[in-house]
Amino acid sequence: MIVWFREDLRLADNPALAAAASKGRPLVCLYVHDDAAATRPLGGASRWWLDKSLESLGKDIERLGGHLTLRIGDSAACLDEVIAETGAEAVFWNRRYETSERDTDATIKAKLKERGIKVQSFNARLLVEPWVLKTGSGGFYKVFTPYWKALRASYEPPAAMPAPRSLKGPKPTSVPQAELGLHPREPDWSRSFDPLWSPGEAGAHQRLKDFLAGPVNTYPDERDLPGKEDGTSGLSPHLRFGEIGPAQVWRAVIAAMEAGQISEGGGWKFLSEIAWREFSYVLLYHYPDIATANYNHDFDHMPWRRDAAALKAWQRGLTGFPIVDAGMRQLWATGWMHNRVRMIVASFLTKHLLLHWREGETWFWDTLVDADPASNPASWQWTAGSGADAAPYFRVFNPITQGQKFDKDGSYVRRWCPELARLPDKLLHSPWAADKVILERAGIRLGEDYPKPVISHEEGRKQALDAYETLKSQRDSG
DNA sequence: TTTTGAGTTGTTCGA
DNA sequence: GTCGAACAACTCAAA
Repeated sequence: MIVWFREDLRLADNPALAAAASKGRPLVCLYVHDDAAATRPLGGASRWWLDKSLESLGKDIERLGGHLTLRIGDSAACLDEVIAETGAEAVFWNRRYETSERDTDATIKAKLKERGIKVQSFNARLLVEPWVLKTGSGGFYKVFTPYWKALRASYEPPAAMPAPRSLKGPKPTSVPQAELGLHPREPDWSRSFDPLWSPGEAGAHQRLKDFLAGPVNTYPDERDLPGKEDGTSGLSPHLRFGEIGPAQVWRAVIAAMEAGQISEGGGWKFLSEIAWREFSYVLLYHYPDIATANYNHDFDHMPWRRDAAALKAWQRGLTGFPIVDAGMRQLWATGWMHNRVRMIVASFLTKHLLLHWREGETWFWDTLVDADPASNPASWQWTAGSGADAAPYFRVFNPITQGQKFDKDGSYVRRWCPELARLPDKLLHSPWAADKVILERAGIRLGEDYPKPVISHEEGRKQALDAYETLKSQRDSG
């Protein structure tokens, strides 16, 4: 029988794999690289991660006597070939939730069943699948807090499923992994990623373990400090590729709380963030266009600007606002950005620069190792104000005070914008406010070593509020 | 059916 | 420095 791996690159707590292994029949572990059928082909950083993750999964499978079979092309055709080659009589997989992927899977399931091939699908990706929790009136939740309450009150994780003891099976023809073309070439920008991440199941569990060994206790406060290493779990890319499942995280956190090893406040706060990921999947499932269309259609009238130069300055971390630039440079160099800073840079793009949230979403999709089909668009829309349960329009982050509040000692900005390192703390987040003598002493020629602000905060804020004002009058007039 | 309270992460202004 | 109010109006969810 065939286990078709997709976004569930793990051996433990993998329901499809566990079900297949329980039959005691020879197993084929298959991964199909099918870019053409994807709702969105993976971005560059995600492809790098996937490459490493597949490598890790392949080794893990080999350790249990099996092989990871790789194929490229149409999923249905690849499955057919592997079925023909091995005589497999059943296919198991874990469910996906994006439109195209759902269609692909439904079609394949129907066709295989017609031919007498057994197909079974499972939930490996979510605590609760998007169609399960409903409001009193039968709809899906559109506000996080009641959703979280309902989830917390009803969720019981299923029993843990250990990895199979053996994965022996036939070895169908497989393409070399390099042919998937996932690793960046010429230039290989990923070298700076290597020391930072450990893609794969073992790396995922190590992250969780390290996080629960201490940082989780201060998570409610320190998760907001981007300069703090280990203030957050760093699990997002591991969850993205299913190297660890949210049910495993849930069990581990609850167990640690019950054993008194971690604080209740930290544990529940962390689980509520896991629930945000779930909530995003609810939105994606019930609103499949979430990555391209405004969830709140009032925003269809938003007077977004087009400004290639401003977009580029934002992407490269050259806006002249240190906290914004530090975030964008961290993203470029590491494939990840701290959550607090994601909000700041997203607010800056959509409000100060008045550029469409899709521009930012697309950039994140390409550059984040954790770019998630649900969380990424849902969060961008949340920040822009067009999303479900979104921030109110007048909430325009002030990049200066945000910097002063959350990067008080300047460690984050100094790390990613070293040209500003010698500025005193007080002026680090607003270098344009420094006088000539201070700039000179810090070795900065504004406009040369570090850019002047692309727009002043006051002007940007006013521009955003005015734009929202036109939105409101549009709505009122029909 | 109607009503009521509430809604992740903020900023600014004036006392 | 600190504090509370205003910043809109609407939709959601549950009573």
